[in-house]
Formats: sequence, C-alpha cells, structure tokens
Amino acid sequence: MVVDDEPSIRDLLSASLRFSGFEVVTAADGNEAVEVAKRAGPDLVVLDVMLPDLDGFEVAQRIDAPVLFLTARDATEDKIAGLRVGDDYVTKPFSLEEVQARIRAVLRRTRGEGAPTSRLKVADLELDEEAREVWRAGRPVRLSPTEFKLLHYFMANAGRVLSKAQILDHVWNYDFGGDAGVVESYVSYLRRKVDDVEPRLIHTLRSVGYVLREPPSG
Amino acid sequence: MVVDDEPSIRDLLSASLRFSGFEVVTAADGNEAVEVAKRAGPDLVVLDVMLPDLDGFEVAQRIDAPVLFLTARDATEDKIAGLRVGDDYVTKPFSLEEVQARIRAVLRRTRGEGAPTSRLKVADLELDEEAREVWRAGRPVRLSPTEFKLLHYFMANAGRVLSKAQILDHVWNYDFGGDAGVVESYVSYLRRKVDDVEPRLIHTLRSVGYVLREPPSG
DNA sequence: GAACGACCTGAGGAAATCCTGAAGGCTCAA
DNA sequence: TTGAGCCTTCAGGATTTCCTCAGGTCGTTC
Repeated sequence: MVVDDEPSIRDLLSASLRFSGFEVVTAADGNEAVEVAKRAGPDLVVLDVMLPDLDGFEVAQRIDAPVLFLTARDATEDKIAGLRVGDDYVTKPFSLEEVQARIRAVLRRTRGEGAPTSRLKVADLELDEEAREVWRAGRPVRLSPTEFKLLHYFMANAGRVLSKAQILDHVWNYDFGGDAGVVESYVSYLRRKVDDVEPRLIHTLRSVGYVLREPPSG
Repeated sequence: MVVDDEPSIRDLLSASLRFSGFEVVTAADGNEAVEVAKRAGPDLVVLDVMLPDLDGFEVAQRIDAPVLFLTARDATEDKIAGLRVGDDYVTKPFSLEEVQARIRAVLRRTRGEGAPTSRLKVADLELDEEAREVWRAGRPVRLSPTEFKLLHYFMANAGRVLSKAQILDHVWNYDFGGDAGVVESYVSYLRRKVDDVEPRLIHTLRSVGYVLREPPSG
C-alpha cells in the first residue's frame, strides 16, 4: 500500500511497484490509509510521515503491517527513532531503486528465512543486496552508493535495453535536475571497476541506451 | 510473554523478540497476564511492575515461569528485593540489547547446562556474554557497558549491514533523544580497543551503515 | 572520407559523510 | 567533597562521493 497526499509521488511509486510485479493499493491521507489497510490487508505500507490529517507514526500504529516511512531529508534522525522494529525509512527526495531496495529488505526480514535469495548473478558478476557486496570473476569490488544502485538496476534488468532517461528515472532522485551526462560518467566508472575483464557485460547501444548481458555466443 | 499496559512498549518488545526468533504472546494488564500465562505456558515473562490492576510481584506469584521485571529507574532497591530466585529485572527506559541479554541469561539459568553457548566468535575476536569478557587476538579487552552492548550487537549480527538508526534503536535506550553522532563516537572507541590489528573487522559503508565481518575474501 | 552526433573519460571543485580529539556533565564510589 | 570512569556533544580535518565540463574517440550518414 502506498500512502502520500501528493498525487505525483503516489503515481510514481505505484506505477513503479506495479511494473515490478507488486499488487498496489493507494491512499491519500491517514484516515483513508487506516480504512484501506483494514480492507486490503497489505504486506507492507509505504507511508509518508507528513500527511494532511494524521501523523504518519499514528497511522503506523493502527496498521498491522511493516512500514517504510518517507521523510524529509532535513528531519533530524531522532524523529526516526519512532520506528518500530522491522520498519525502515527513506528520505525524500528518493530514487526508485532506493525504495524498492528497502521494500525488499523489509519483506525479507518480515517473511523470515524462507525468503527469496538476495543474490543477483550475471555471468561471473555477482551482487549481494544484503551484504552490499559485489564480485567480478571471484574478486570483490568496492562501489560507491550510486555505483551500487546503478549496477543493481542493470543486473535486475539484465538483457533488457535501458535508455539513459530510464536509468535516470530509476537510479537518481526524482528531483534530479541535471542531464543524462552523469549516466555516462557512472557507466564509465562501472566499466572500470567491474567490467575490465572478458567477457564484457555492459554494452552501449548507440543513441538507444545500455544493456548488461553476456555477449551473444557464436 | 510480554506484559505491559503501554502499547508502544508491548509492540517494541514483541516485534524485537519475534525478530530474534522467539514466539511471543502479550497481555496488557495483570489479570489478562495470569489468564494468558495459564493458556500459553510461557518459558519466560517480561513483566512491567507498574500495571493498572495488579502489582507486578503479585502477578509473578501466580505464574509458573521465570520473570524479567521492568521497573522505573528510581525504584528503590528494596522493591527489587522481592525477586524470586531465577528472576531478574531491567530498568526503564531500557535498550533492546539490554532486555535480550537478560532474557538469554534467565533462560540459560532456567534451562540448565544444556543451554546454548554464550560465546560469540568472529575471526580472532571473541565475546563471552556471561563473563562479560572480550578478547582480540587472544588478548583481553576492557569495555565500558555501552561499548560492550554495541560490540555484542555487531557480533550477533556479523556479516549483516547495520544502519546507524538500527544501531541506535537496539543499543541505546528507547527514549534516547540525541542523534546518530554518538554511534560514530562509539564505533571509534571500539575500533581503538578491539580493531587495531589486522584483519580489520569493523567496516564503514559510507551513507549506509557499518558491518562487522572478515574482509571479503578475494 | 568528411562531417556530424553520440559517447567516453580524466580532471577538478563542491558537497556530503565520516573520524576523532577535546571538553563538559553525569553518576557512583571512596 | 572529590575523583574516576562514562556518556554525549561538538567541531575541525580527512576522506569519499557526486556532478560538471571539456577534449578526445568512435560510429553513422551522406
């Protein structure tokens, strides 16, 4: 369930989550959230802390599901101390990669050990979401947060061609004002760090985008 | 079983204990506690001394299980003298690390010798919960109470990335008002005391958190 | 093969994040 | 009352990360 009073945020999140295979219901304020939650019984709630009627933490107490809070970046961390065990939070403005990563982490903790693995693998490139570790050809690789998010997005969509606009929309914060040049820079960083051996996995499709995959055999 | 009339405390404790693998039932007052205990037969009861109906010590007498009392910090010590053998207590406000440590201690005493070991070990770093002792590379290390709780939390979650907010929620009292800067200070203290030799075990994941583990093997 | 657009990448400044020493206040015991 | 150990805050400095920019390279088209 997605709860936010701004329609643009609601739509952004629900569209992105639906695309990833989640079933999504939405609410625009605290009272509606409590009501919808009762009816729909969500597995997890993405909940803006600032709502027109109720405080986000109040809403959380009346809902029997783990919560991923959306907070302003300038909220001092002690405000976040209201989190229950199992909850988590993301600061606005967020990136979709960020939100989805946290959602998966919360669901993993909630559903216990039988949860699906958090390890992605393409050829000899491996990525562990939980441990936040990456290996290429068996060697560990250190990545910055943005590099990690970008690589994760590539690996979660291995074999699919991703335009620079798509990448910008998923990996960068939704309010990012710059142009697609940064994508080129970060693809360059990734190539140096994780794609400096054969077979090359990150391929440029000129004037289309990028794709991560094993080179076509034969 | 968790018994407290404040829902926030009940939820905090039951969620934290469930996450650690315990089965939890709850009660909101003394009479309900006696009733639920009869039905559920708990191995241990976490029991607030101040309940709306009955006194916590009265409740304890009617329950056939060891008790971990929750008391106000200013409770005079003679009140605590009412503890039966095998019981223990924690003062409010507590930290989750504190409560879980006491619970394990009580269960260890109750269940006798067949209990699981109280010794944590990561690489050449060892921690004895019962003796409250720590060794690094065979050498004993003196830690303050907070340092010990923090290290214990790290070791109990070795290999898992812990955010500063998570650390604050588990190691510090639930009413702590300060910010995450104090976590940085204590990580610094721990590094000086237990992580001043190779291999380094406490790693910073910039803008993510910390993790205690052996360096990724390449 | 020349011109054009798209892409790559090194350099560098700004900002975010982290580390750590220092200092003040607190509790507890002597 | 004093002192020691502990907890917390704070701020300067170190480090890492982010983003922009510009010159060079590569591919495509005509």
